[in-house]
Amino acid sequence: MRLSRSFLPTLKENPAEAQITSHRLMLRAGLIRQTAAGIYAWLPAGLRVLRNIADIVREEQDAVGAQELLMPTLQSAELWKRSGRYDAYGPEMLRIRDRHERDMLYGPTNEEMITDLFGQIIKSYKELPQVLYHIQWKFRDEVRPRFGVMRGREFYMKDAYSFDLDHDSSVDTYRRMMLAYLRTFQRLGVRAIPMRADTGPIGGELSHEFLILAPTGESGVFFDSALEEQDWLGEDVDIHDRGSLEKFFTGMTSFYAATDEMHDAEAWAKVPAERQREGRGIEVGHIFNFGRKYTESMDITVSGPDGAPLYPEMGSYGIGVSRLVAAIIEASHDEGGIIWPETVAPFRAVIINLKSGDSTCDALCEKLYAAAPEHFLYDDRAERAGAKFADADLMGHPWQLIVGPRGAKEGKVEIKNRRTGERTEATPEDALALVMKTQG
RNA sequence: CGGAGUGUAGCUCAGCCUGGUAGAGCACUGUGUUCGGGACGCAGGGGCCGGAGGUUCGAAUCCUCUCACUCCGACCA
Repeated sequence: MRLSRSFLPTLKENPAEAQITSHRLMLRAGLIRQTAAGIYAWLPAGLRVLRNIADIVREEQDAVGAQELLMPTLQSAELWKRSGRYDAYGPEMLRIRDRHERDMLYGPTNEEMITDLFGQIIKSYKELPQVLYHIQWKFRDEVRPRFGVMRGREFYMKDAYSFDLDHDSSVDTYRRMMLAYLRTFQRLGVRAIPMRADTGPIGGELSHEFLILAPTGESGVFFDSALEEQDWLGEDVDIHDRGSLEKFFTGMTSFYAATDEMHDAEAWAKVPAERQREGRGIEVGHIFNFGRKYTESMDITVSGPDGAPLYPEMGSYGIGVSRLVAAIIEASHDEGGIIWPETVAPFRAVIINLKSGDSTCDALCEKLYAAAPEHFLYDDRAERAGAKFADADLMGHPWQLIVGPRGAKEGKVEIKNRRTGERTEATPEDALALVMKTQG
């Protein structure tokens, strides 16, 4: 994309309403604009990030056998009356009435709908297990939305729902999903630490939440640093083998990790002091195994081997995709702006033309840009160098390909790494090769 | 939902107390000089001062109501 033609409004000053870093940077880097309290429009660069995150989430869900579908944002109140949650949910649920005076709602979650769909379609134990997910906008009418998309009212979320024949099988599913989550966050370029969670009103015995470390996090966290060092992508787990899943899971959960409300000082003391990590975390994912709560309340069964009806065992698994955009920024920025992990960055690199109008510079930039226009942002504006550098740092492109009159004369490009600040000179070919090859 | 604030140019804000021709910086347009980390000059464009009522000869300014947004608390992916 050519910056001179783009809908990418960077701001030099901090908008007054933004308090936390990620909110400020998202507004300043032209990723979002607020349209109502807790509701945001995603501008082109922000949308690219949102999609990049969703794509990685999708790939890792697919990799553990989950099937994607898409359920609507608007739901009938009837469904929720069947589960009893229509009355239980409270004012966080946005209730709407259509022209026929039917009670509708903008979905805050989809357990009822997926369970109903499942019941309509799946009739036999032979068809289990099923893991279904979608990535969709949801709405919770928070009393006090704040911190930009970190705690907006409308948010984009992946939620998966699993149906298993028995408890043991549902635990396998839970563990597979745990692995998928660890791999997802690793690919996103952040470390999300899984912590035993209070199962709360959803109930059930197995629940973990995933927190990204950031000083602005809402929860205090305590964990063993070994959890930061694991390579989950390289971990060899046979997801179809119960023993292999169990080995992975017990290995992973052997490391201490807890939020402040679940903290156990005695267990904590057993973690070697040099591996004790304390900080704050932002919740970006949550997985639950909650058994037959919905299948029983909504009376959804499948036929068992003996023909008798059985209530499947369920789990649900959420990732806050839009929240992740903000959480990644909280975890990865400096005074100059955002530092995008390469896998989620809106553009792989920015090409900075330090002297637009100079034929040598223009030609070299055009040549670089033509190599992969869909991955590059080309700063072809008639701005001064300082403004271009500042915007490039603000927007956080992993690489900056800097083309100035000095280097261009010799056919050289300067490459700056946004994260390290390191600069090197290279031929255009080498620069392109470097930028195009590095990705997670 | 309790408490506290703020609404004036695209953004950051002054002006309001003490009523009298709507301002600054940045951004934008034109132009010239500049040109490797957010330059400078000159000339411009841009506002129903959130909205509605009221007081007054006269309201951005005072009063009432209303809407929106923000912050603190309780709540939360």
